[in-house]
Amino acid sequence: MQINKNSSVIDRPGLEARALVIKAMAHPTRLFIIEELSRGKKCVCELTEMLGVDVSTVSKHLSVLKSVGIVKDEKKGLMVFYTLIMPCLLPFMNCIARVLNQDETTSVNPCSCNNCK
Amino acid sequence: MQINKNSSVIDRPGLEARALVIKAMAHPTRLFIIEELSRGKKCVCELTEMLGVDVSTVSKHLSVLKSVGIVKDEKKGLMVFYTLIMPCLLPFMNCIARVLNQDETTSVNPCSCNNCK
DNA sequence: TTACTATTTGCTAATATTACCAAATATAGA
DNA sequence: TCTATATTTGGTAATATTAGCAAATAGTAA
Repeated sequence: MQINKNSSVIDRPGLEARALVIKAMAHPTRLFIIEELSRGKKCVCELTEMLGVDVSTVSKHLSVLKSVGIVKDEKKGLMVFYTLIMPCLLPFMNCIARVLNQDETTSVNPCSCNNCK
Repeated sequence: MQINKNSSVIDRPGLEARALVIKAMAHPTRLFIIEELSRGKKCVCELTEMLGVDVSTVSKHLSVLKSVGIVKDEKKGLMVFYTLIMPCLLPFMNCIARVLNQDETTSVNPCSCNNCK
């Protein structure tokens, strides 16, 4: 996403930057990666095997996460290990998961997850 | 986004559903709307005036947020008021904002926002 | 009824995202 | 050096998202 793509976009400070971080999370494969990395660092090859998609696809997803500061990478020999460096994403994902598990009433009743109380 | 678009997508339970909620947030205009609604319900016309974009654009952003259960709507006369029903999104957004405000070191150092501690 | 206002919906062009293949790069070991 | 492995990068086709216009819908009031 481009920053300030045109003048009609509201530019409340940090809005576009925050949207970039959230957009980086907004893909099932990248959510999976975030969850896996929350259990500890993993190399690209491990994630690729778990995901069952092309390694170049995994690499690009990781670069999206890295570009917004959600993960960092670290080279060891031939392998590159990725680490989650923004763990505050996890309680948020759990909150969403709890809300979604409330079956059919989810979309009309106020959120009742722990964070929302 | 389609659910289970093909067989190579990992189907850890709830992954796609969570991605849909996060994707609904992943736009500067919708983040703005979420922030504004966190201060209280607002009608489409109020949001439209604040945003300075076409009312149909605002209406469509609101329908994205509604479809995943982030907001609910309520008709009063000619006007439709929207209410935030998933306030647990706010601490998450604050966390991201704090991380982003840590200037140039953000993308290489572990998150140190309150949630991540 | 007609007129007016608020909102939603249908449509379209512009833009962005995605997955994969193929090629490039980087590192290790023989 | 040559070979093999791990990862990234470039390119491309398919798909998805977006904004705004125009038209449709819904509610109010004369």
